[in-house]
Amino acid sequence: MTQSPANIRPAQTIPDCAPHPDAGATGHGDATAPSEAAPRRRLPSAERRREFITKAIDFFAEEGFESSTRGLARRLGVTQPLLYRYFPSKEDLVREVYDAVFLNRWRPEWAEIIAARQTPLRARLITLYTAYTDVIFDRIWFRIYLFSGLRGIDINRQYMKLVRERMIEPIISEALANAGLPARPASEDEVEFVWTIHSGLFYFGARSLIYGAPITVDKSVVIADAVDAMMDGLGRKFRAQG
Amino acid sequence: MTQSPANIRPAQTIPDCAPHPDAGATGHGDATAPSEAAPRRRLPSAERRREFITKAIDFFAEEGFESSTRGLARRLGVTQPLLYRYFPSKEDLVREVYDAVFLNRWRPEWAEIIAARQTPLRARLITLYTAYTDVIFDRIWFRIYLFSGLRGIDINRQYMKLVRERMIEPIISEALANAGLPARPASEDEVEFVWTIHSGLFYFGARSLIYGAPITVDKSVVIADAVDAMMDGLGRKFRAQG
DNA sequence: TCGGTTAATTATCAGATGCTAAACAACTGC
DNA sequence: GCAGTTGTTTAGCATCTGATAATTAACCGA
Repeated sequence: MTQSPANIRPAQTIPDCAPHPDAGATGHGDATAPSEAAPRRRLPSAERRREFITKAIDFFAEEGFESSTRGLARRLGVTQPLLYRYFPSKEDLVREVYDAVFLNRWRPEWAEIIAARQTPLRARLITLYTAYTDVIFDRIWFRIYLFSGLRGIDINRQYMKLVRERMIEPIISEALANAGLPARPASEDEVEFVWTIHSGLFYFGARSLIYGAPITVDKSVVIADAVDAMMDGLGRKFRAQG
Repeated sequence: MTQSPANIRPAQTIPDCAPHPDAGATGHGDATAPSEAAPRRRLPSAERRREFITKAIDFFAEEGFESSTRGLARRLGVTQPLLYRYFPSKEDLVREVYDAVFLNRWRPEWAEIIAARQTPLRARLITLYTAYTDVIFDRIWFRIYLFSGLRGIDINRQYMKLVRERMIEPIISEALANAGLPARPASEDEVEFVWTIHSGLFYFGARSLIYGAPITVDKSVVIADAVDAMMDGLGRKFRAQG
């Protein structure tokens, strides 16, 4: 059913690969060759694999996940079929990129910062968001995050769940304790309010790193103002609810 | 220099187009034909053009700008070459999509809402953000915005400039007046603070429309809390600066 | 109703894309 | 130094892609 009306196939196609890259003057303009006269580098399998993932992160972050494996191979300085020795398909490579970016960057100590009650809450929140933004305010991170979100990848939802459970909700717990109120689960609108401020900071990074907005204000000032707004807002909501 | 090493070209390629679509049982599985047995519809040029742009917005919003013109044509129920009768290139079509989404959705009356001093500032801000989010909390809008941002299109910067000049800065002016302070240009960190809250609301929409977060809190509650935080935060900053 | 205008289709091109199979070559153990 | 292993390249297929030239057919006015 899905077959083409004609089974005739091209008698000859233009070669996909470059000749062996040790001729001085090539100038063939091929898209797959490891750039000009590169000697064949032979690496241990595990090491090569790691290198592929690391550089694939940068590549896909800049070019988007629709970009070609040939482009990636060129950037890696290897031929394109080599990628398929390490990853069964492009989609598998992409999945490994997601994992490397999201899961490996989460720092368990962020939870400890929030819970350290010997420090005043405001200082804790400032420390937390300073540490957090030190990690995620990174062009690569943002681009992978946004690309994967648009692709509808589930990893974004997983990541947001992580943020909610390990940051948003603990912050509300601490704010309750700070206000001398008994512990209880956060209400949905408290969660949304903290999300709003949190996202405001997120987007502060995106504005500068993705959209290239000319930002002159120091990150520390923006964080301090956001934390103040977060604490005041939660305090107001606690009072309103009684 | 960029030419391929071989000038040999395929003797025959598989046809790109479907046969005339009035045969009952086609089943050829072609990618370009206006779907099954569609009669040739002949529209006035201007009308067809408008239809193309409108549907291209939906298409690119879902599939991304890397998607094929053939896919778009299929969705439109026309053949792919017809697109090129209306737009010189895919990139030209894409540019028209940007304009339609961003420039045509801006409402001049938003500025009037902010400036209407007979109404209390808090109420004005709530009205403003209700009206604003009524327009931009739209899956298509968000996706086009994020896709174009990742593509590095200048239109995002233009849009952010619009937001800053017509929303952020006017809000600060009104907050100054509201606090009984003399008019003056907004400082950069006041601007960043209002941006933070504004972006928090933006991201509230994105979380639900792009990332499919299960949100139970009503938009009006989130807006009210954000506006309170914005006013309190600005008040605090005014006091701090003296 | 007939002929001109032009919207729309058909048939292609030339290059890019994901992926595979076979050949090659660098390293290892003997 | 030789053979086996395995990392890497060459060559290629089938399909998809943006874009063009030639052809067909729907509509309008005379």
